[in-house]
Amino acid sequence: MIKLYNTMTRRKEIFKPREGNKIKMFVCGPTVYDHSHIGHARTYISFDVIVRYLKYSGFTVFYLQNITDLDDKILKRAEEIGSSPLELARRYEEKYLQDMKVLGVENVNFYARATEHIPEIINQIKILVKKGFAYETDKGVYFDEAKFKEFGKLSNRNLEELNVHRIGPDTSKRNPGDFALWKKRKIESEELEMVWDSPWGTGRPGWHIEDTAITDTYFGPQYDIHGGGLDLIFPHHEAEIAQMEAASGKNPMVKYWMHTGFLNVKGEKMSKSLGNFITINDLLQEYSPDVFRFFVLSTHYRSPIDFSQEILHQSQQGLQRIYKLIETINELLDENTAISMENDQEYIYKLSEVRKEFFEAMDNDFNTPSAFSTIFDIIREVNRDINDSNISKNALTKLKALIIEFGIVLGFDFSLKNENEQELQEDLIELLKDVRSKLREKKEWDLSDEIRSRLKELDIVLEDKST
RNA sequence: GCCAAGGUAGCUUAGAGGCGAAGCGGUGGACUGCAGAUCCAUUACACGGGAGUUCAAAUCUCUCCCUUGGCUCCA
Repeated sequence: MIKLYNTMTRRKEIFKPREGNKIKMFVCGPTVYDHSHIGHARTYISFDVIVRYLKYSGFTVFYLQNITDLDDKILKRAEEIGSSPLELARRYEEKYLQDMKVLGVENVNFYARATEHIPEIINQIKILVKKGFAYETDKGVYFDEAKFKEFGKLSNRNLEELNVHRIGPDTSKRNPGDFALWKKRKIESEELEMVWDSPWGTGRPGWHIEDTAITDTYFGPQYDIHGGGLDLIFPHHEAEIAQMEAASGKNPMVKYWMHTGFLNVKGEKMSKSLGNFITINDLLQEYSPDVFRFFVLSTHYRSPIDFSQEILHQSQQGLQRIYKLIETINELLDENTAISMENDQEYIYKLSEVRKEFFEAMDNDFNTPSAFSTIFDIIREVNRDINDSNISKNALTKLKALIIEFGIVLGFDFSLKNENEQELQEDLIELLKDVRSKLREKKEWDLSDEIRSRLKELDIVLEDKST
């Protein structure tokens, strides 16, 4: 039984899809005008694991994500660098998809581009106008917040509050907080790209409408999970609720709202002006994707997470512990080591307990830190028994399988398969190791140490066994 | 000002009324020709301050202090 925290009710709820075991899930995708940063990575890795676990738990998940490829930021950026907006958008979309692939985010079933859903967007706006929730001005078409009584229910705000702190409100709007559904083209300044014809003249959609048009297209007016970063709660998700529920007359649009916490850099929000903006590219120069994934999953998805070199290093060390154990097990299974079978039955039972704890942690709002905690608990125990030669090969095999299984759920490959391209390199290392062991037989320590230290310069670490 | 999320051992994080955690790091030891990994011990009678509820509070209530974020685009 999975419990998840619903931002709408501000509490954990028992998860039950609207229909059977089918889940319709939508997560807000990026605006493709620049490289994706590690904050994006945090969010999408979190949802990747959530989807992995939902699937693992027997649900069928359709995971939909939008790509915002029409937006003021894209136009601005395109102008700056003298590129076509659409080309720019496609370029960064491709980059985003590459980044996600490298990070092991691979569960999105469909990426829906905003520009490919213009008719659906126009149609939704038409409905809102017809039902009296939207009105046209000479600047565009706006959603009338005052008409939607429940506006603010997700972010826990009311209209008075929302209207207080807006400086210099646009007087052509009925309420200061009314947001654009359709922006009319400003004749002089704008390019001809990224404008479309509509009943309200040429122009382009507002920010919020693409998501509801897309979800309505593929899911209908009601679906199970909507996710995104914490910063999207207001105004973006609030606006989505207003649009969709007003248009369809059905409530609620979404059964469960899930939001990921921020990634900060040294306690501060990441921003270009502070100079602490780190792209996924930058990150991968120094750390492998799985170290970053481990770093992300070491904190609960809703908590803020602080990024620094030191913490990444800690993550690297922690993750190594898991890989080391698998490596040790592989060696033990390969060798003709005599290991005791005494507590075999006890182990089988123990492993089933570990599995249970792992799933309890994940069931509890996808508590990955707690899940890792159970993994480390068993690792410590097993290491002790390996040291004491008090474990059977059967138990080791089962343990290895279990950890690999956990890895699949969390998005790691703990199986350490030999890649073809690595084979030669590995053979060469074997050769050096052989030579070195002969030197060691002859107690040629200087030379054997030199081999070890020079391999270390190449990031290849040899660890001698005590025999 | 309003709304949110937080303050748990040196660092990073779980937990959410009673049996007190995990990782990283430090120190000492076992094992090693050395190093590393691993194990053991220790750092560690940890839960921001103060009141209250309770047989029992990191956990609930109140209050105060501090941090971060949102209220304009943002994952």
